[in-house]
Amino acid sequence: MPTSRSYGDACGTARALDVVGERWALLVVRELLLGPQRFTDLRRALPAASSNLVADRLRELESHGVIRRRKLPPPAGSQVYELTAWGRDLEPILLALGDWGTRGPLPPEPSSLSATSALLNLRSYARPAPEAPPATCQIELDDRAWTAEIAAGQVRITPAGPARPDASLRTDPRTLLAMLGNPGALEVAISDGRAETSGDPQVLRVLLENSAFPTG
Amino acid sequence: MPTSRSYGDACGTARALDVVGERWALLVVRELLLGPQRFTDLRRALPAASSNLVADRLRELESHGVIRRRKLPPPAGSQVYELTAWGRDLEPILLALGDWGTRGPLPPEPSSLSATSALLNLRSYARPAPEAPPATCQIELDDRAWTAEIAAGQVRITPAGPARPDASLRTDPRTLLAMLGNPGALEVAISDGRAETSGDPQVLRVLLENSAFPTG
DNA sequence: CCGCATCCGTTTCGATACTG
DNA sequence: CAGTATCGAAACGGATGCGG
Repeated sequence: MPTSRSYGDACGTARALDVVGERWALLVVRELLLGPQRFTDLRRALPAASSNLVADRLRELESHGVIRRRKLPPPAGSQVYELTAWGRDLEPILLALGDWGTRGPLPPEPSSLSATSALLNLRSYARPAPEAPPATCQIELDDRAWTAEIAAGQVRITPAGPARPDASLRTDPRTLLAMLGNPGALEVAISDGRAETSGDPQVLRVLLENSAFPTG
Repeated sequence: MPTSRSYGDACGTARALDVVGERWALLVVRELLLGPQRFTDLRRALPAASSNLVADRLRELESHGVIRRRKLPPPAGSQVYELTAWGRDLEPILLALGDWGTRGPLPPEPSSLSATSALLNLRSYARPAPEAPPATCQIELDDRAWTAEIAAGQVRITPAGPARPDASLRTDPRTLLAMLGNPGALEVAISDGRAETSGDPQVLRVLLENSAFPTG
């Protein structure tokens, strides 16, 4: 049964927290920032959240107008969840909250790293040379594939792999994050077996070098 | 006993939510945005939160480095809670979240409005004429007093009333909010008995007119 | 397999009462 | 004033079930 607990405060902050303040709600929104996702994708992205929790949060977020349930056109036929325009407005807030969290004096505990989180950081902090030619790269993390399009010094990330990428990279979220702003980490990861690549190596170099990722 | 539940995700957003994602945590932070507060002040500002909850959240926020407990110098002798530098970094995020919440399609339920919230909105959206002379105004809401300093088109708000304000306004949070960008609402509120003023009426007019508060 | 719903033990919340 | 103690209610988290 979905949560219906309110702070009873007309303040905008309290009303926002009535909508996205429940446990896991903002992480569900984060998972949808890169594009629509199916229920099972969300469960795999948030393995620590139980299935009923995810179902409850999706219902609440939908009823509050943050996300929307959509039926994919045949032959896919399956259902996906996607952000509404209002839900997408949370993106800068979530990114700011993420930056705030990484600046904190918390001990860097050993824990997992979500693929979406790594990709959001890649998109935020990658600084591909603006003069580099546009390119398309497939990134596989946690057995799921995304497309990174490099153009005009920007990176766009969308779900699902492209038909014919210029380059391809398979690794884990933490290793990907470690590569940001760390030229050479890619080669090390490949020789360690933590990463595999194919296609044009130069494309990956453009994507990963020159990042503005805050180190330490 | 304080909560010690983690999302187990190294993502910055998840780590931020480990710190300020518990129920009431962000509202406690919001109450401290305008300055240090005593335990009792926080309880009065958040009447729907039970005392043990407030105590738990303060302990957690302190142990995570968001707030700090400070002993006031004699003769006050009492204890106050204040934001650390890291905690103050949450201010733009909280303001953005508040804006997001007010933009939502939620029905405007009848509920209370926190004094801090009204004052944060006043500070954010007041557009006092830059050429107006600097002035100091006392604002009393919910039996507590704040100081609003008007200077150079900006408004600064601090706890506690000034010794000799140029003007004084006593009302309730919702009425104050309704006055923003609503010239004439002040007079109506006064004749309704929902507001009382003293001192230079022009100072209050400068403070409340020309606001950029989003209406509707 | 996907998309949940149900059951159940544990944790947290929220209200009231109480103490230094 | 500044919290702590207690307790019933609700939410969480994990396991399992079940129709499509």
